[in-house]
Amino acid sequence: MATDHLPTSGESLNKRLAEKGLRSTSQRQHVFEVLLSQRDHPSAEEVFMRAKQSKPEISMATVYNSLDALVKCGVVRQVNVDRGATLFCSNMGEHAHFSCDDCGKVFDMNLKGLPQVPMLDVPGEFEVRKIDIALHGRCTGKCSDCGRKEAVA
Amino acid sequence: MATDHLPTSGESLNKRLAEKGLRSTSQRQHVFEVLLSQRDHPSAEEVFMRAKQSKPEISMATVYNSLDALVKCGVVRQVNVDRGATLFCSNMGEHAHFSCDDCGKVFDMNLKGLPQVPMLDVPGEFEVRKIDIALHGRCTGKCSDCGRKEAVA
DNA sequence: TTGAGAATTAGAATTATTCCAAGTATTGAC
DNA sequence: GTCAATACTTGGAATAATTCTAATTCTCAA
Repeated sequence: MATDHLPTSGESLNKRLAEKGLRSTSQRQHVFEVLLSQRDHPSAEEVFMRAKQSKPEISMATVYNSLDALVKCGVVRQVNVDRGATLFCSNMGEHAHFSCDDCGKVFDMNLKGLPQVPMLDVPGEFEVRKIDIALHGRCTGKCSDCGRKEAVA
Repeated sequence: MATDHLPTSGESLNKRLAEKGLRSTSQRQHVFEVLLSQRDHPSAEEVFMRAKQSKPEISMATVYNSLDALVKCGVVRQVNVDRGATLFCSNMGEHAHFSCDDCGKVFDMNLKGLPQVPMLDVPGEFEVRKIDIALHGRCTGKCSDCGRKEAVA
């Protein structure tokens, strides 16, 4: 009751993959579904664990491969906020990412206006394809873990 | 003839460190000088190699520790653009980073207006401290390596 | 000058990601 | 539908990136 109205799922994924010369496989579909079914910001490792629940044979290498394919065909975003593992995000709407310095969680932030190139002073030789905006700070209150980065009792 | 007019070097570094309760050590100073003397975007590994040239005893762990200290006291920025190693940047002026999908190089891009929070739709609970803007695309022409990511002939 | 504790060191340990070779599945052509 | 070409998957090894550890050294405030 949540994912079927999304712009990209099921067979539209296949079309997207095909457009980039990538093949449609059950693994890629599954990884995509895993991402759509829980719209947070999992690492490859986390995606692997979730994917294995209903598809135990899947391998880590395939998860990486699938994530790469999904990013390449534009249905998933790759998120690099910190030194740790790269995260993945299935929200393809225009938004920025907020990373909490205390608890490490990542939240989506809406953008009022499109953060387009005009604001930027980009020389002609540079062809901009994507813009990533990452905010850092604290999510006081919002996040129940806040105020304790390593409060592992 | 290049670094001595910078806002942050020599003893002002010590002040910055002290403000954050961090100690001033020859290693931290040295790592900072290494970053100022070549204003590109080296990884920790690269900083380590450069630092060793004039301070062969320095260890990798110390380079990481020093980079962390410099970032913490606000004289160096940490740059996360891709899956690879974190990069470091000693340009503390307002700017965005452009990462070339082809050659992997990172360039500083000026910002016309300050890209401040107003543009963003940030709920009150979130306290924004830093904004990182990363551009992805191609630096056709500008970069001599462009068009060949792995042309290690 | 001295003591408390922060920082450094080398190297081990972890974590994150990529590579590899062999088997399997997808796709377009017939 | 069958087949060949080749992209994809797999498990595990290999590599890269970062953190941890224990012993020693250094910094700084009293």
